[in-house]
Amino acid sequence: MQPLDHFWKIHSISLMDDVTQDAEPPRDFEALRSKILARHDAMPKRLAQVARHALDHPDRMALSTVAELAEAAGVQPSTLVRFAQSLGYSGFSELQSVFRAQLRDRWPDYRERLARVKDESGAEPARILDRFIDTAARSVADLGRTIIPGEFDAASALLARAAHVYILGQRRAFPVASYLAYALGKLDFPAILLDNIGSMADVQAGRIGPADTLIAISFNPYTPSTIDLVRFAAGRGAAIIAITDSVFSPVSAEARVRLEVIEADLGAFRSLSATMALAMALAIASAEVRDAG
Amino acid sequence: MQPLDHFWKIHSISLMDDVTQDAEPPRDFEALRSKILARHDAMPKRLAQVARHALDHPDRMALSTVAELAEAAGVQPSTLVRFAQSLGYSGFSELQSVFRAQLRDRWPDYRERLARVKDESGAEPARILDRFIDTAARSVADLGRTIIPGEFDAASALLARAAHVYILGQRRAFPVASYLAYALGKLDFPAILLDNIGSMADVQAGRIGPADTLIAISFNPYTPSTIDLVRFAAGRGAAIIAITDSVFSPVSAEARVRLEVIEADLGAFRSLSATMALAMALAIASAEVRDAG
DNA sequence: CTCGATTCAGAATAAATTTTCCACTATTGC
DNA sequence: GCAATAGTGGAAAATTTATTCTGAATCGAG
Repeated sequence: MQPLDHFWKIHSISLMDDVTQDAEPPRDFEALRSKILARHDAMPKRLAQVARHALDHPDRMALSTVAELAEAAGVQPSTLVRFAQSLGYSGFSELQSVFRAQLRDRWPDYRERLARVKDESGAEPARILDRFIDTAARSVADLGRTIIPGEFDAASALLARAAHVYILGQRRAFPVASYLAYALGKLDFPAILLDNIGSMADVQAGRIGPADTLIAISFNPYTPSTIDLVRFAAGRGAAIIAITDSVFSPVSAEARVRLEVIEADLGAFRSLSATMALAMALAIASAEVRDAG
Repeated sequence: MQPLDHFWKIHSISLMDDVTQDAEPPRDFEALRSKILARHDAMPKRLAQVARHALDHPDRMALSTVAELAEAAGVQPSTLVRFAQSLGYSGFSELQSVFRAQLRDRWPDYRERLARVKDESGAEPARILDRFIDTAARSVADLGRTIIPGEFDAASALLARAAHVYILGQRRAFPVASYLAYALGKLDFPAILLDNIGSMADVQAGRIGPADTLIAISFNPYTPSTIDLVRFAAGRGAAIIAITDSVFSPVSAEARVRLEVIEADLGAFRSLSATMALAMALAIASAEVRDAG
């Protein structure tokens, strides 16, 4: 009976103190939003003013200081603090963290789906899966922001008119390389996978030339032999398309076109989901460019 | 002549003071990004470290405090300030405001992109990328529904106690297999990739036995040699974990555990994003199970 | 109207974050 | 190999920012 009793006690206090105190402030944005909406009409004038401003400009709520927001909303700084406290937070900062989390994590359509996935999480290993799904989905969605359309177009054009397409990726990047080799081969591109079997990558790439394009996939920590081979290819006049996780990759320096993929990481591990999506898109876009022109 | 004169003056000051002072720090993100990139190589070690972290995690730069970022980048708080000043800003706060503005403004652009995905189906390369992002993200999110938690748990348990883990995947499934081999190897599992080099998969799997587990990845159209090898392993008493796109896969019949991945397809092509996410989650979940028990 | 309670603005205080400073270390040019 | 110079880490100082507090204003009930 303890918990229930506790609940009712809190509830009655909450009614007595009107909207001044609350036991459990919302931790996610949607809950916060509905709570503000529900209370808005019962709020004192200035607090209502803040409430309105908060929902109208969530970005500013996440990024601005109390003073700036107070000015923008036409109230005193202290009003912001009281607003936060009236929702049950300890202060403005705690409220703001909810807006910030929202700004970091928001992405369209999939939010609801993922929330549902989260709720249903049961046993231990399955929870790990859920977290990976979450991370991978975010990485994929982020692709749209990190890839510069012009660069992607340029990469497709380079591939479409290449005499040969050489593909290089070692260790963690190898799965991507092998997939590209498969997809490009299927699409009838002259694709050559530099798999370094028998340490013969240099031999495999021996005849690379100015009419050719090399797709180099490389992630931190960068494999030295990948960098060497990229320099070799660049020296022979081949165009380089770099797929990396950072613009500071040594491979980027030599590249004609740079495609940066930021995979969200979970602990020490990074998925390849976003990179695979990019690889596939690149293969098909190149085929379309080639067949159109 | 005024502007040119001005330029040279700035330039000479800049050379004299090395990278310590600048007249006009970038006010928009793109300019800042290129400036950091251009200077990165000439920067002192710690500043370069900060530069890298800044471009690799722009969101954190926008939302975190100096202390948090310093910790994440592995430097002292003061280094962040010096970094900002070396770019011409008065301090860190001024630099951060550029990152914040970027975070605020990127949103409409993204929404526009997705809207474009939905109605248009043109062949422009960047548009193809958008559609793939959409498709891949959906596939990944769907994983949470198609994978049965119990099966995933069972797979983790099988891997955790396997004497050897054999991994088999050909053609389109090969990238997944090679990634699993990499990840499991890194996690200190006794992983053996049956890559079928020189058509020697049967030799590679020759010593498989009842204490071993075989992960078989297979998609329609199923590669006959994969099916043969799975039957061989099953005959020798090995446990089979099947990762497939359909429960009717011939590989499923022999399997102890079945993990079904339904990749949303775009035209005739299917991405591997969801499968890669599953592979990674499986590897790490298995490691957790092993280390817990 | 007037009492009582609630809400508010602004100053005062407290907390946090940023910035500066300086001794020490590494690097570079001679 | 040795100065001179530049870079670094750590902690103290300064600044910014959030929070609390108090008296005044407003509102509503009787």
